Amino acid sequence: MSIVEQTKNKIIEEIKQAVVASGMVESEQIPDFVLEIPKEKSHGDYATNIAMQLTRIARKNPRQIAESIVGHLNKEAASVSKVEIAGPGFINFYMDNSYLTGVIGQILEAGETYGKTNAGGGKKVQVEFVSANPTGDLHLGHARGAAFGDALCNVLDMAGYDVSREYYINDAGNQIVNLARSIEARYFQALGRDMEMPEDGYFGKDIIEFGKELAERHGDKYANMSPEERFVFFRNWGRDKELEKIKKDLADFRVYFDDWFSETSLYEQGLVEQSVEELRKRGYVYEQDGATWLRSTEFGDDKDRVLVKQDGTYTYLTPDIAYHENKFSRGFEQLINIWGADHHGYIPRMKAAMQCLGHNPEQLVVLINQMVSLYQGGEKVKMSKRTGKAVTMRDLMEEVGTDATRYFFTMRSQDAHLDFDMDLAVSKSNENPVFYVQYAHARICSIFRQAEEQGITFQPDKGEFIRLTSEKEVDLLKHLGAFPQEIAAAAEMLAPHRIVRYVHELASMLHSFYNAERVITEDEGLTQARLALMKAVQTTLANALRLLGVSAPQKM
RNA sequence: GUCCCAGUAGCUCAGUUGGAUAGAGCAACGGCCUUCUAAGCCGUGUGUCGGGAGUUCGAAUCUCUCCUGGGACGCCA
Repeated sequence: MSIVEQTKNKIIEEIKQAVVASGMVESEQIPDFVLEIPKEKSHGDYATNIAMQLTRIARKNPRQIAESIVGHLNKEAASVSKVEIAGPGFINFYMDNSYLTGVIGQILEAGETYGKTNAGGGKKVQVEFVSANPTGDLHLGHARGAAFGDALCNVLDMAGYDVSREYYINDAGNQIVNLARSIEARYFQALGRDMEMPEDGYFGKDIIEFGKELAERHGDKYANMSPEERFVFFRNWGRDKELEKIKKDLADFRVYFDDWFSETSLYEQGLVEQSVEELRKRGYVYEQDGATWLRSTEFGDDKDRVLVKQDGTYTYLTPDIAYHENKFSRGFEQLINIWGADHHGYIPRMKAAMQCLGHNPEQLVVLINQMVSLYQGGEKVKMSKRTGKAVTMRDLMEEVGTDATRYFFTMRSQDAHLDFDMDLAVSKSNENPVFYVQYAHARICSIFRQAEEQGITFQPDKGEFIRLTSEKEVDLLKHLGAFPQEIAAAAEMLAPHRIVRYVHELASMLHSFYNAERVITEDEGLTQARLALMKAVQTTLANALRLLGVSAPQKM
């Protein structure tokens, strides 16, 4: 446990004892209250609202209650130097901040692992994200999902959850048939023969390239095959080709998966059929109009859903039920799916299906990534699936860079629409927030280079840390100490964008300190103490950026 | 028509699960480099928190209702 957390817990403990000692309520009756760091510095280092929370039980006005609590508070035990009552009844605590320097030692010792907690208690969580059909390039929406999902996994991992990252490959449905037909058409076109693209075909430029590639390498070899044989070849070749490209794109985006789960494998193991049978056994399946239905309305869905169509094939839902059942069978306690906004209507039926199979619907959390609008030159960039004119994730990485793209996508809460300003992201100027944070890291690296040039060896001495008492130094120490709890909160709230805010604030404090004080001075002890502080900030910046998938450059 | 998400400064967005005078970046203006990187710092101001009603010591946050924008409502995936 971090020193900051220990100190905070101690204050909470002392408050509770003071409340009981004041004789207002028994310890079991103490209501929920918060001990928070006030926004306003003039409100102390910590503040609590307990007096207001007690008004109803104690039947006194909050200021009187606060007086009574303060009168019974053991200040020494809570390492509090001063207490004030303010506003409607807040109790403000002013701390003896010397304990804060302890965080430096903790950070230097922990290094890359600073920020790690066991808040998640090793809970087995699976996060499924991206899961784009292997039928074309990853686009903007996928990039957002990838950046958000990966950052979320990193945060969960750091907060002590046992995280597994998974990509579901939809390689069994109609879309893969359309892929084969599209490649076939492009191949014949590349050979100079007429063939129309299928109605639901994929019009991306990548498919055109595939056609050319096959025509150049193998000439009319496939044109001479039987249509059936040709279809199978194009289907498998196209799927592998698309997957390879997706994996490459994601790797370049610094996103990796523990498992790539194939839809086809569900069929091969008979799991789809098995799930339908299980649902039938549980009494949630019926036949009507020549189709097989799931009684999903039983669990809050708008209408019942078809599992097996009139033509005997499955709907998209059916293998997906089998897939989720399979996830549970692998022992995951919590499933998190990250879906695009266009799939949100699908959530109730999936949850209903899970309940039909006897699962608690709360074990499945679906996070929706809202739409991304791209702006360039002040205008919204138009996308068209039909013509294949869409900005791909690859385009973004090449034009904007991985660091800026990932930072921008993680910067915002994922359930809000995002306007992505390409001109801003691409600009190498102070308008660009990602540089601001990276620059803080590079600046510290530069200080250490400078120290080395001057023949100073970094030898942190804990005895000197008490000299870090300036306002900027205390700000930094407090913020550094809050990092582990910040990660735990981000994990709990499934909100990695909180880390972006945290790291931006830390960078801001560093820049502010940098302009106010000098690290390398004639005073050896102070120099060492400040170098140690800088090392702690550098480590924390790097750890936070790593969670976001953004690099921490040595130089800029 | 039903459901989901959103509506906060000129723009893009935060808002620590109901707290004190609602914040940040960008944009605007004025200062700061013979000293560790000026991609930086310091200062200046801007709000009917979409409207209305309610809940209470206290509401951007919770409830209801209405308005606006986006999305979803297939035996497509």
